[in-house]
Amino acid sequence: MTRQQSSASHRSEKTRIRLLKSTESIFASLGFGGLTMREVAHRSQANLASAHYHFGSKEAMVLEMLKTRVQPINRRRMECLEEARSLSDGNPLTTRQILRALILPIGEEIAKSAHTRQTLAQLVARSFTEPARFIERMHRKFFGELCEIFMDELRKTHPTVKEEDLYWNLHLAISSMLGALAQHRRLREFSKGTCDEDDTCDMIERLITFVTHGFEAGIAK
Amino acid sequence: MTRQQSSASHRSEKTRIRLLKSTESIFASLGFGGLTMREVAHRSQANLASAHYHFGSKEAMVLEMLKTRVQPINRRRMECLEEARSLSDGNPLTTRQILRALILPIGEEIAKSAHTRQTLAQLVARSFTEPARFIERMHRKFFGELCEIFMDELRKTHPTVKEEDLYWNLHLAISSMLGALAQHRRLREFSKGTCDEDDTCDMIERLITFVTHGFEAGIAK
DNA sequence: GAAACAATCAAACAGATGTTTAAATTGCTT
DNA sequence: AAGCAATTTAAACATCTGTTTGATTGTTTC
Repeated sequence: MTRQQSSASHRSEKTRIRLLKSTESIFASLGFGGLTMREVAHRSQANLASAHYHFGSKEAMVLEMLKTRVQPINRRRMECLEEARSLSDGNPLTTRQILRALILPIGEEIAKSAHTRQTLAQLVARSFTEPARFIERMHRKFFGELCEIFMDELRKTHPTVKEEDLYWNLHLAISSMLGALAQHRRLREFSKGTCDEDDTCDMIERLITFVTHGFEAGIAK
Repeated sequence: MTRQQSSASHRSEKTRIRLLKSTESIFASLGFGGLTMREVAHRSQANLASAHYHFGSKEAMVLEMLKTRVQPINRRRMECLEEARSLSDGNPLTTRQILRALILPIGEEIAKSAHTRQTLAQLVARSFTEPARFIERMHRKFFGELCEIFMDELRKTHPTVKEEDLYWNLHLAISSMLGALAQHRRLREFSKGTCDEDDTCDMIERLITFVTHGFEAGIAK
């Protein structure tokens, strides 16, 4: 029933891509439960059944969308880590360098377009708080390995710090990042217009500073 | 149609309370969309229609549950701030004292019982990421004023720091707190059993240290 | 004890949702 | 131009959802 992925398609995949794009923005603002196939089809100017034709089910469609969004960011994270390593010829990285490699790629992606600026922060954050089990499974698969790589890097930088403290504070750093992304759009109202939430660069730098010092204070002593 | 709140009830409100308790745990784990009136009624050993009898609608029921959970915590936050003020006779509070007043009350509530330990962290976090508009409205009402009070306190402590920096970093501190609560249950698996997520006291102290140093680094220079 | 009120119950309703079906259409290849 | 697979379409299906209804039970009040 589902279109087989392997065969090269004979015509452009406009519909498929439009569907994924609608899925993205609706999921970002309404979550998995609030996303309906009919609304996705309507916004894509496609027929309801074609969504099932291309993806097989609602779950599979959302999963496909999340994968195509998440994987490039994780690849970029690894690249950033590599770059930092190559600049420090053999010496352990600084805490800031490591956490920067974790956070910066999301910022880059958000800054890319007006569309991502409005949706990506919410999308990432929502995917981490979504109750649906299948999304949790995806996270375990995509982030489990990545986290261990970052833990290893932190171990090298802080060889005398207890495992427990490293885990706790990396966990807090990641949680802070996700929390900041999730609450991002509230900043303007919260600050009564004082802060500009659309200055992605500023936000990322502030976030990196925040979690770096939080982390280092947590492992000190 | 809805039972009037004003009149003292003539019989025990066991059903009403059981309904709220079920609402709480289901909302915490499945969110507003995942919560169904039938499941609430079933877990409360009550009839489906009695949920509507007591609250009028699903929205009103969830709102009622959130209010009874959130308001005591916010009251306690104000108390903590008052306590700190009375201990510092007139001098400005430390950043740590202020942020502690913001975070500690949730920890106290979580530590109260096994039930709250399992649900409250998720409940609070979910209420902040829930797409439903009426919950957002509730937050604006309950937290708007509170945030301004904490901002005032921070202004007194850091009179030379720019408004923008204070707002940004209070925002990051609050977001970190919410993120940490939302991701709380993932810690054990994430740390491969190294960290004990049920030691609420430990978690709260680590969180306070983390956000305090993050905040102070963010406003420095 | 009877009237009045509060609370519970089974049953039904109306609407929305994911999914399936089977026919129609499109676009490419031969 | 014909054939063929890929795609799109309208319509229906089965299920689940919040909500309402009207009858019934339990409790209080006079």
